[in-house]
Amino acid sequence: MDFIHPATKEIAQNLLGKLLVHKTHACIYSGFIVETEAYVGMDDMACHSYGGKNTPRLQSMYKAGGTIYVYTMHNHHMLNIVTKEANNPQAVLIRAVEPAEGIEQMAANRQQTGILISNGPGKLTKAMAITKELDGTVMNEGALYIDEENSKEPNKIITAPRIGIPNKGDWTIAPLRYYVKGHPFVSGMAKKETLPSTKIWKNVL
DNA sequence: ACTACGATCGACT
DNA sequence: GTCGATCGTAGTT
Repeated sequence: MDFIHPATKEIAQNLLGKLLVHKTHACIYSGFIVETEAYVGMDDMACHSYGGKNTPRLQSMYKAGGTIYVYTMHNHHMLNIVTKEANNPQAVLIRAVEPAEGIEQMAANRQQTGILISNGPGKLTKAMAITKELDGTVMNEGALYIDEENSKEPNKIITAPRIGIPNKGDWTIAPLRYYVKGHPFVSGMAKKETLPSTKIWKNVL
């Protein structure tokens, strides 16, 4: 995948359906990305790098596209993939995945089953054992990578405002959240809105 | 050293 | 739907 040349919001949509893999000494974890958000840099009031802000925590945001940015809040880890060239601090937040490999270990990591394993940004990092150790490393060059060979393609992508961005004017309502229509692992998805897998992915029987 | 504030989650009404 | 827990980060003294 190209994490540098397309617009960040295009990269966020391209990531939907991709198989995210985390290889650890104990276990291989993988899951299909079903929900993302774009954070589009210095002009974006919701972005950590708004106004060119730079702190030790934010170092990874200023590196080249493909760098992994992990930060913590409320004792949860958040996984982002940096986009664009160095010193153009934009990123895509991975908000939910559908578990593929290592499901039993993910359930154990989370002490939960079913959609509760990974239907939120803090949940999927705990399920897949993603920590700040990965911060600053590069996608596809280390333990975390995208397996394009085994990825899927969404039938329809829904666009919506980002979650948890109050009082940021136009940036609160900016349509920069993307998810796979009808997928049960999307955060906050109502059960009655979910669809069978044949209608969620292309070329899935 | 002290204070304010979350890109959340889970429990509860 | 609302609400509280709880702590790392950063800005200020």
